[in-house]
Amino acid sequence: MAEAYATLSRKEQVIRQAAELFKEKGYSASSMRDLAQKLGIEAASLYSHIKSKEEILRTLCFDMAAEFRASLAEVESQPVSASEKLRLGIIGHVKVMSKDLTAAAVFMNEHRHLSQPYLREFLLLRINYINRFKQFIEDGIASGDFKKNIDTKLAVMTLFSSLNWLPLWFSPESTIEPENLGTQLADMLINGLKQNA
Amino acid sequence: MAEAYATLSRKEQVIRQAAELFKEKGYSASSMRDLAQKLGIEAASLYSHIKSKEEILRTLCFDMAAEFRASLAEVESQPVSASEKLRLGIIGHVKVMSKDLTAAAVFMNEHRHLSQPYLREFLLLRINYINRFKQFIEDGIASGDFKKNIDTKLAVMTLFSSLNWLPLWFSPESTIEPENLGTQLADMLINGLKQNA
DNA sequence: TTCTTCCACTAACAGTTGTTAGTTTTGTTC
DNA sequence: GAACAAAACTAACAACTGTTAGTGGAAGAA
Repeated sequence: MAEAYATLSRKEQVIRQAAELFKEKGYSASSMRDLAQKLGIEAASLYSHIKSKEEILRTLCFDMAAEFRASLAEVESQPVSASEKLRLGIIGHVKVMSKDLTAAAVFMNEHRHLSQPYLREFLLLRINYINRFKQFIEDGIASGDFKKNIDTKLAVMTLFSSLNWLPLWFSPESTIEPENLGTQLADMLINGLKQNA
Repeated sequence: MAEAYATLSRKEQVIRQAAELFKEKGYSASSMRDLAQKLGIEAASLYSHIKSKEEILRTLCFDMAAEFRASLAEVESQPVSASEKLRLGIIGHVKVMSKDLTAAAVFMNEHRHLSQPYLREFLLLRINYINRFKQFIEDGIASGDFKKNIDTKLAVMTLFSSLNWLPLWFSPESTIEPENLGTQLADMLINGLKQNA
């Protein structure tokens, strides 16, 4: 099973296997001995590659965060309407998650086990990211693209709830491509299920 | 702090405090000594009231599940259109969660720590619940209420993602009432954000 | 008073946790 | 073959885990 990661450095292999373990059992319920077993080594041997269990979690969480930020920055730089930016932002978010669904699942579900000050830093990054999506929605309301009476906080939290659960149920064997998936998701959230009269 | 629950039996107090702890730190990261401390007693004393740590989780998860099922059954019995059933189902789901946001958070986030055969039973209940919502969407498409080209699996998972994250960010101090919240959420998912031309 | 129910206590268990120190094996490069 | 770095090993640590056994006190009913 480790052969699939043969080209990765040993440290990267450790982190990848840890991501799978954390996703499956949760960070706290995953022991270093579990992780070692997945790699076919002793628990103590892990410390030749990583400093601590939490360092793995930090790497996973902050690497994902950086990818999300880069994706959003690119969208913001484009000369399109707010509603189109929202659409592109959603597609970008889905694309980033699709590149590593396992890490994405850990990112969203296990970040709370970070200790301070990393947890605080992580949450600040996240609130910033969310607020920039919220801005798209507010701009879209101001321009008349979106309905006037929308509760923007509710809207943006609903949006992220949908996006963030995706890694938990979406299987990579699915035939649907990330781009297509993102497009459908964006359409659903922006246009709704209802047939336009 | 335990005074707020003064009218509850001691066992109910234990379960309530456990729910808060599990929500905050997660099931695995919560120790029985943590829980005992919240109640001002020793860890061993907890076992006068409960059989095991997992029994608490089971109680929380299956009690919530029963409430969700009851809510859905009522909706299904009503003589209304599929799209209206979907709307009422969403509102009902939000109402049930709002009655106990803490238990709802544990229900959605920590159920995976149930051991067999309880986990299997829980997942069966959940898939059944989800499929009944999926049926609303399929019926809505068949009747022409909803768009023809909807991916129903994607739609229903998006729906539940939105609903299930609610307990994590929605604060009970909010002025918005459950009924209103449910209505807004249903409107957003069914009609979308976009202004109808 | 005595009996019973509830609820707490102390003491201890066997197993698991993340991590360390120091050592040895393995594979590559000179 | 010597030297070197990478990566594994054994042994052990202190702390923490859920849980059991047995005990005692307090409140209400008989």
